[in-house]
Amino acid sequence: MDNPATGRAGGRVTIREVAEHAGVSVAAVSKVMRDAYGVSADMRAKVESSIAALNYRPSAAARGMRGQTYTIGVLMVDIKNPFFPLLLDGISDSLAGTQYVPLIGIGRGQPTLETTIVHALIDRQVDGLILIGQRMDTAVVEVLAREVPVVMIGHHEPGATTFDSANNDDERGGALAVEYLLQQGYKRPAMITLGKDQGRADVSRKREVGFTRAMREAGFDDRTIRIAEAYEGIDDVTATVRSLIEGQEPPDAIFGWADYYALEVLSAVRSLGLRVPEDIGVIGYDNSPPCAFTQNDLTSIDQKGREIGRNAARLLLERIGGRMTAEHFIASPTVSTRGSTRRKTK
Amino acid sequence: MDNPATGRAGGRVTIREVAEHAGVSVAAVSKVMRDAYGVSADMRAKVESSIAALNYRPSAAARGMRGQTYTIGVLMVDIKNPFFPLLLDGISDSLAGTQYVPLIGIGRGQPTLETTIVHALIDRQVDGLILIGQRMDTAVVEVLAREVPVVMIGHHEPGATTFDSANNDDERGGALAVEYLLQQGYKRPAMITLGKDQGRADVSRKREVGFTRAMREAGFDDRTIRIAEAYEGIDDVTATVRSLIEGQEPPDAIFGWADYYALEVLSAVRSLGLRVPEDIGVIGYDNSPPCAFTQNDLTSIDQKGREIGRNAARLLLERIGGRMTAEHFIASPTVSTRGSTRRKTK
DNA sequence: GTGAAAGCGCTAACAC
DNA sequence: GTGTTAGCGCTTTCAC
Repeated sequence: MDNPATGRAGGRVTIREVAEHAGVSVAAVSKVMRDAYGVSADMRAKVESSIAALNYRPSAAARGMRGQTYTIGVLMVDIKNPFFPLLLDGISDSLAGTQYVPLIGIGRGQPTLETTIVHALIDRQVDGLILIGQRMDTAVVEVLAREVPVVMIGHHEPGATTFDSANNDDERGGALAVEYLLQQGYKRPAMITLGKDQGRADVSRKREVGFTRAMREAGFDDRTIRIAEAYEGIDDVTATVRSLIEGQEPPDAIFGWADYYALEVLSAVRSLGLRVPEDIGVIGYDNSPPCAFTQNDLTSIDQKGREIGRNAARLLLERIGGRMTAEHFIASPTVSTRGSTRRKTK
Repeated sequence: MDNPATGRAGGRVTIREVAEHAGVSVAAVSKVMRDAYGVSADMRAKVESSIAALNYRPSAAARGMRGQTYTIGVLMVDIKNPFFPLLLDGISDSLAGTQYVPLIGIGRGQPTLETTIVHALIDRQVDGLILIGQRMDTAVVEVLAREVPVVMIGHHEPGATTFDSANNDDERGGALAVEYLLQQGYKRPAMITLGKDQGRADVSRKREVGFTRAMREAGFDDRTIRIAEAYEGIDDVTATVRSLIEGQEPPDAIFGWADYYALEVLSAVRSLGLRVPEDIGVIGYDNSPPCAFTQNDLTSIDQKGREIGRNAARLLLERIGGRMTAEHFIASPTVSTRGSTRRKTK
């Protein structure tokens, strides 16, 4: 006897059983479930008490065939990057108190896996999709957005009309890093970014643009503006740092395009015997929790992850609710000052 | 015209359309999809080419109403702990090449949220559930396990017959930490663990038992065996470390029950002005990626996360395949030696 | 080996 | 305000 309330073996309680128990029609139960128009207080009370008595939970699969599943699909490129949990916190904040549950797929940095997951999510009839930092072509996303409401995080497309986005001002953030480093007395900042083969991570390009612009404004030129690519991704950061440090005119400060990379930079720099911040300054991007550890003490551009997540979910719910025009949320980055850029000798 | 292949607006390609295109019955298409018995090579070829031509993908929601959804639900207590991605890597390893996709829910350390997510996953007709580090009563899990195959990670229940589990030998791991610290010349190891109010994290208790046993065997007694609880969880580690260090007979080594906590211990200890490993040794548990950073350089008990994940998924697939007896996988922990316990002065 | 048809648990028209 | 009923897209008997 599987279900103590019904005595039925093997199956769950269905809407039909609830209707029988309450002495009403299945349509009435359905309406109560969905807060739909046209139920008397009396009926609502009866139905709700039957739902509670039978411990009824509607099948999302069945609901999905006609209406909504109350599921939000979230595609995260990567679960190891310590920034992403902040976004998820924000998304959860906005979803708390609603019927919606976020279900997450991890792309693990593999484009084919990302596609598989997005399809898997859509096949499961999610009501909306939040895409975090993935690297599909805009055209592909526009096709998706016709099937289901989409909000992108980590991808700037201010002209997009079929989907929304939530980001911070990455160009401004890149410039902020330069301004702050120079102000601290560093003379030759360099930047470490994603390799071009690692896909078109839109935000890293924006940060490069901001970095370059601010460097130019400070009097640097194409020869002295150094942007090194970690071709193989995160595993390649150490080698990239080494070639920078051991090369001609080594930098005295390094801007890592994301904390996840900047923490590797810290590690690489220290294993080369350099002192941070005296010999070399390091600044990251994201202001993720590990920055605050004493052993990292990493200055970082705060892109307001939680705020971005909150707004992404808000925009998605609005889309699901029927909004047809696009909205693009932009948070303002700030500098979170810590020890990794505190130069003693000016 | 939404779908270029069909010209139908607004909807997806259905099994009926594939059947018409291939000139066969819907039953035939269904059989091909599921590799079921009773299809000729000829028919299979026709159907498969129609599937490809129409770019057909079956609706998981509809499939779920009668058969399988080919979805594995994963409940993770927390996404911030850097150990969990290793488990996920292992799970993905085992699922690669199958039709199954893992969909993840994050409990964020909130028991009510965990329950909500497990229900949400079951309501969405997942074919199986992997529960990572959650803290439900065994009785509750046994009820779940009657509805759907369940594998638990981070919860020891060797006598459980209704669900499987995959773990490492946490008692052995706890003892290993002590043995290694003493061997390195440390004289007064202490342990930092979860507060009891933080729920019954089974693995932390096991590690305490191993720690205590090894300490006893080394001649310590109840007065000198120190296990401090971070009552409020991760945010409370710094305060706990401080009270340990500033108290009577401070320890000269600290064993953090998980890297996630041990990294906080490192931070706290250093912010108190102590040198690691000279003044105090620190050892963690999990051997998660951040241990390898030069600035952390954290010795850790390796519980073989990826191996655990791989086996958890393997066990789950076997259960889904029909195995009715329980299996409990146990990995053997080892010490990953790094700088945080390398004492110069013996 | 193949296909017709019932039905999974819901939602939404529509009739009352 | 309430109930009846036709599907949603599949899987699965069960005839043929």
